[in-house]
Amino acid sequence: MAYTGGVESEAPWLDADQQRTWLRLAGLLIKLPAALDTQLQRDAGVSHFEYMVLSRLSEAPNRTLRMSQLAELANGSLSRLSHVVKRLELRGWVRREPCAEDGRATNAVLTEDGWEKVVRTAPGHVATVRSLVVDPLTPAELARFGDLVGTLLAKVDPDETCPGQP
Amino acid sequence: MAYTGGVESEAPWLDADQQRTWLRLAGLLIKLPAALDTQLQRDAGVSHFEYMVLSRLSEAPNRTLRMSQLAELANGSLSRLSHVVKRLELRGWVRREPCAEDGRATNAVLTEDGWEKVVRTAPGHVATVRSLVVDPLTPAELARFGDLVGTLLAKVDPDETCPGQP
DNA sequence: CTTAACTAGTTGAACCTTTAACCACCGTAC
DNA sequence: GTACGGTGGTTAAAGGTTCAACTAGTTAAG
Repeated sequence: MAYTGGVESEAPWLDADQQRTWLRLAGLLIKLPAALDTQLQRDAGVSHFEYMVLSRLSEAPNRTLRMSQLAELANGSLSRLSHVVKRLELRGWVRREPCAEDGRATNAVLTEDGWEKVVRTAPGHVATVRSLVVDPLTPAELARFGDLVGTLLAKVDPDETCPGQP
Repeated sequence: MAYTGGVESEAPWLDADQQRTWLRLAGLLIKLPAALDTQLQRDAGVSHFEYMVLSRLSEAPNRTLRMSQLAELANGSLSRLSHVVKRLELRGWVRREPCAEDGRATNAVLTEDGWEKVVRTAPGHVATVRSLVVDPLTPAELARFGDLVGTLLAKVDPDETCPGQP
């Protein structure tokens, strides 16, 4: 039973349609990241998070960002980023340098090798995003979907720290 | 630059709207599971995956499932499930017994304590799902959203191994 | 009935993420 | 100028997940 059982007075349970939607979303929440990771790991030897770090740096002015900005743009904690950047630095794709304006801050800089890594990796990743997210929906559906996702994201992440938010 | 740079001939890049939708979705893919984990961890001391395991067992006939079925229903690998069930067994919420029909198989069974754990935990979890997913959308929007998610899930997981699929 | 191939599940090691503690620096107030 | 709360970042330890190897049982073929 579970979702349909005995405590209706305290918490309203989900009806059949709501539960079906939620089960699907829960599935997508697991399976889509896994699919993206699989492609990137197989074709480029990087995780999705590592790719996001490189990609956000590649979009930044001077290919440079503060660690904390980068963490937000890549949707990760500062600690996680610190570990990941250490690995990316060992692979020669990122360099760290102290920030001149603020002695506490560290700038992460994409190296030339890192830039080339992004250029080589992006097409396969974009193709995957296309085939799994963009192409299965019509343009109108995709726009509608983007709006709905935006509504939910605003609820989950009210501070609007995510890129792409309204 | 990144998504808009130089290789248009090989891979079609995302236009501004597509990219915005994708960035939002990528944000939701990170933030929503994190929010659910936070609530469950704080209020019940279990991860979302552990809760899913308990919940799926609570819905099953005899509160019993084969490990491999349970792994599919909970959207996890068999190895992951095996580790998690070991922990849940130590906490007294699940019991493992060899399957009579097939000597290779193992049945996971929800104990009485496990059942009570689900009953105590479900209301808070459902309330969180409501507040983050169900309530922010109108019923019509939610239904539409469920359809769109279903379309994407069918693409990501063509074998329909997820619960709630069309 | 014996071998081969496959399925179900477990396990240990490697790896990644989180948590909490920590250092260094900035800004403000006294 | 110096004491103090707050910010930016790193790190070690703990905990969870994945990967690959392994055991045991089943099924099919010869």
